[in-house]
Amino acid sequence: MRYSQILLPTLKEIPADAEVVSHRLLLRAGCIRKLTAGVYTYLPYGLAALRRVDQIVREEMNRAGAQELLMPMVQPADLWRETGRYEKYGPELLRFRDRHDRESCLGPTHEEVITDLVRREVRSYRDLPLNLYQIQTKFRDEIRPRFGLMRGREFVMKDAYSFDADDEQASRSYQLMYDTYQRIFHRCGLEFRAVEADSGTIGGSFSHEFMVLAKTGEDTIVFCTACEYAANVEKATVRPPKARVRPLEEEAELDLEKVETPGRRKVEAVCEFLEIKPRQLVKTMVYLADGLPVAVLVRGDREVQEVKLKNLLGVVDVELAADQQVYDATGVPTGYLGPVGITIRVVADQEVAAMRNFVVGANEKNYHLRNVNLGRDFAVEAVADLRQITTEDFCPVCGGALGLAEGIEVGHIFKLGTVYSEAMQALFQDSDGLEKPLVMGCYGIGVSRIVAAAIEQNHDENGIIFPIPLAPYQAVVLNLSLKDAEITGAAEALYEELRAAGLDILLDDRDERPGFKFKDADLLGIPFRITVGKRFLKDGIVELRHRRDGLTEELDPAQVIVRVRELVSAALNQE
RNA sequence: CGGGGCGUGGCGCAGCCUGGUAGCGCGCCUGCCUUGGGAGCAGGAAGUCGUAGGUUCGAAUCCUAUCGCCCCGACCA
Repeated sequence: MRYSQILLPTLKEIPADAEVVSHRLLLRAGCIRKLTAGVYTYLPYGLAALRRVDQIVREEMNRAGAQELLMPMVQPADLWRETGRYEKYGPELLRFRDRHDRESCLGPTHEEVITDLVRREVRSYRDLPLNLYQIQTKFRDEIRPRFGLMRGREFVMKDAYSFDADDEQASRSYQLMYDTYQRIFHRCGLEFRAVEADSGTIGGSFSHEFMVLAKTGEDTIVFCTACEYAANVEKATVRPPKARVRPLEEEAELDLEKVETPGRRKVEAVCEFLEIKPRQLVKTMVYLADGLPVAVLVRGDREVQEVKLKNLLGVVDVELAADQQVYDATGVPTGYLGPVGITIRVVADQEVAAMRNFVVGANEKNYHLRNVNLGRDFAVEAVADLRQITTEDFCPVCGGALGLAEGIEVGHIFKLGTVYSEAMQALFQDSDGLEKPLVMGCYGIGVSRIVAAAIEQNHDENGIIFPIPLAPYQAVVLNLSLKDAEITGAAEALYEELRAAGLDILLDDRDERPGFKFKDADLLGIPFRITVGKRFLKDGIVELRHRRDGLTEELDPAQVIVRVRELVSAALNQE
């Protein structure tokens, strides 16, 4: 393309509203413009990058035997009622009524639609396995959209759904997608990690997330330094403590004691006052689980992992109760809550069950209890792994040391089992003649988020550094003097010949000063820059500069064509 | 949802407190000049000051309502 003819509005100034680097650079490099909160227009250059990603995704999905289709964005509420998700999904699901007052919603995901399709069209095990996917715009009415393409309300997603005859076949489909995702993210030039994940509102039994490692990531992952184990912290299981097996004489249960702790509400203050460590205290957190209060007990220095709590309770939503809500539910001000004599449901982290003679709130203002013991002084409804893992914990698989990292979730795969097919009666006839529910899996990739994640991982102070497979143009040819016929002729010839060689090339034929063109070329992140200027007049030489490392080579035009082809194909073919 | 902030030519902002002429930088248009890291000079176009209502002789400015956008938080007792 000729720069003089395309809409590529680059910005010198840093947009005030953009917080993260990918958002700033996407705006500055003329890739996107905001229409309204969390909703963006992709300009030609940004769309070209997006197309690179979805082409890679498409090629790899097809290679894996998946078939592309396209489903509607507008979906009838009744379909969602069949799975109960019309009620369960929450405000992220944008609902509306059409002119006939029929309830509808904008698809945030497509399990219902695909299951409906397949239950109508697939009758026999002979049609299986089946994997269908689409690349389409999704809408999720996020609480707080932010960071440009990283968390938009409208975004482009690839979603795939597999249908199998039995669990074993479904596991193979899952593994095939796992491998395919590895290939996709690798081909996109991303540094990423597959981690075990919680299955969230999509439901199902087993799941992995693919995380691009970047400081701006909104997710935290934990990984083992010794083995291959890696998981989202929401999911990571904490090894149960062994403390309870210590001999009783060392840890004899002492007499319960009520102590005055005037004004000491925070763990730290109570510990300081009673001269104990946070690990000798149990804090009582009140959550509203689908609106109903539940007390959660964790050691004083631990944090409740809300996703684990949600899963234990089997509810859609948990949120920490506000002070007033706590008081309404228990009659006790926050800071003095405890499990002894409390009237609401109580669950405990497994670690609490291993503790002896700990401190809790007395359920009375300005008092705590000492030497409290689970079993003797109070009972709980359930003991489970409810706290967030820390780097003090050990790998649940091999016992090795753990590390934490931030990541951007770009892919998520789920083994769904038969939750949807049973709810929606998606059945097939197996070889034994019996009707059985289809065994499903679903697999998502945030296509637009990949563009943002790639920039988060590949940029410098001058702009984007696109990985070659994602670059809209592999090279830019700078004509530094439009007025000079010889330079212009050489630049034009290079442009034509590089295109003839099958490359996507941008020719900067704008009537601008050289500095301007250099700055834009850097900002746009085009991997290779070919400068035709004075050196060409003097020695017939052009400059080839590598965006990533600034390496420059001086070559004649014929050599440059060979060299760029070589560099590009090397980058695209390494797998 | 809670808290904070912001809406003024295309973009970034000043002006508002203390009502009276709407200003700056970038960009855009014309010309000259310049041409290897976002030049310079001269001239020019472009804003119902988010919207609605109110106060006033007079409102970007004061009051009320409303819409939109951004940021932070969402409580570890």
